[in-house]
Amino acid sequence: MPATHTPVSHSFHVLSQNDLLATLPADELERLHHHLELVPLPLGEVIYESGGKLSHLYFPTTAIISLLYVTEDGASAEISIVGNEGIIGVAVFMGGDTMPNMAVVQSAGYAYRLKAQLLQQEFNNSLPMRHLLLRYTQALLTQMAQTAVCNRHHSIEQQLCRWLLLSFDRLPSDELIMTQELISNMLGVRREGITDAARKLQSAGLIEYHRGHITLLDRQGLEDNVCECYSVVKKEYDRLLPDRIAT
Amino acid sequence: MPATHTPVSHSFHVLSQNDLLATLPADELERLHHHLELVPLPLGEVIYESGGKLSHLYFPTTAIISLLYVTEDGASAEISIVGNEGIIGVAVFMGGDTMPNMAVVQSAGYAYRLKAQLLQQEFNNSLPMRHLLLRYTQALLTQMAQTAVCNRHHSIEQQLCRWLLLSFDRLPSDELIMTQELISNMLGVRREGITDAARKLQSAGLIEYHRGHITLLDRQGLEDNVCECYSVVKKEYDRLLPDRIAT
DNA sequence: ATCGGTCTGTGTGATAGCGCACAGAAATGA
DNA sequence: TCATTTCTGTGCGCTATCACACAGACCGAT
Repeated sequence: MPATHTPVSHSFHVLSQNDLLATLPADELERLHHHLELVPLPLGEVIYESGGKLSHLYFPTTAIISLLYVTEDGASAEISIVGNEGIIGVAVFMGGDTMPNMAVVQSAGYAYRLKAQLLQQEFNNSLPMRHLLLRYTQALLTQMAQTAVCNRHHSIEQQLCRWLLLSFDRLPSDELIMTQELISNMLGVRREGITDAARKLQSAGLIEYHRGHITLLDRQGLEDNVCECYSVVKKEYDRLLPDRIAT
Repeated sequence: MPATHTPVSHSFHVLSQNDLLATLPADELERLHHHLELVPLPLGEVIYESGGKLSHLYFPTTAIISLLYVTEDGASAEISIVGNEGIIGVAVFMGGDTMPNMAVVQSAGYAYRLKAQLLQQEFNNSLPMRHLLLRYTQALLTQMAQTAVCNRHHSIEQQLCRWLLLSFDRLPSDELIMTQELISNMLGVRREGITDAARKLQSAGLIEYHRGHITLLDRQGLEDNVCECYSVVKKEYDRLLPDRIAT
């Protein structure tokens, strides 16, 4: 696990590693960036619990976070994935403060964080900020909706493809540190189901995996195997959150 | 189908049949109510298509609307249910204008509608309105998330109980006009699956049905059979949207 | 009174995914 | 180096759900 707990310096340059921050107007970012704190997020860290209040919101840069719901009998299901395109903690500006799911770090990395109260002020006072966050929330809404559809109608193999593509889209590299056991928790299926599906994908030369390391070999191949859910979600993100304004 | 297409008079009294409208401060409602138009919504009417722009937003009073996603190969899945507790068309104030799902009338009735542009103005200018709509949207988010969980982990019978309870919560009466075929489309399962589950519920004395008419007999019984998803969603609505301020 | 359409019940396989059990291989740590 | 833990592969029976096919019951319209 590369994440250390030593403080890390940052600049406008690395701020732009999070798409939402990168899209903000310069004066807005100027106002915020002294309050932004770059923090390492180790694998498995819980950012918020079900029903737990958030002290900070997180803008991931290299980390990936999963929103998970855990049922009473211990089963789990991933509701959505959030990476450097988004933000963790929409409940703060939506006004509900908490949500009945939890946020867990799925892939270690970094995120900028901002005090909840501060972001709420910005949300109320700045129109560009509000528009940006609401459009992001709508994209999140679509991701959740499509997760429901996918859970209903598509095979484990298709869902695995979707999950891998969504994850690799949010990663700076082609390697993902993730055991089949963990993936099965995310998708809410058996570990053996993931083993089967992953083996097929490996035989087909689309990915390579080895004891918790998954390497992307053929993105197009995955896209050929995935269900429509992936592109529906991706198109919605692209439409609602067009490319960052400045580099 | 009782809905006619003749205009219907309305007053503050009936406005309060929609919880969101009822929760608005008096001066806000005063400003809006001349622009609100009561319209009948017949069963099966499509309020918006996937990707379609909305000219109006709808505040259901007695109607129930389903948000549905239809897959490329014609299968469908309900994303959420909206009745007199909510509004149709969140994409308008969230800023995305359209969504990749469709809204269909699941149970005939009435709704107030408001020009999209007008509501967008109110949303931008009125803090109470904004807070209210955003809190509602967060509740909707939870409903979608829980639909994903339920699709993953719970049996058809449990899901039918959830669906019936969510529907009856939004209906003024104990009777629902709905064939098993239609329910199966909503839940994204086979009609035979609904037949089996519904027969069990009828044998247990929880409901009574007959050629497209379903009567609620034992609400507590349904609640005893339903999965946790129902109460998770219900509690979230109650928490985020406390009882209307005035009657 | 009858006919045609709609709604529900039922049967018979097929299949995807589950639960469990265990084995071997690879990493880890003492 | 050896023991332990972690990760992946595999087999087997089980169940829920699916796909398809068809029958009977009910309803409304002519």
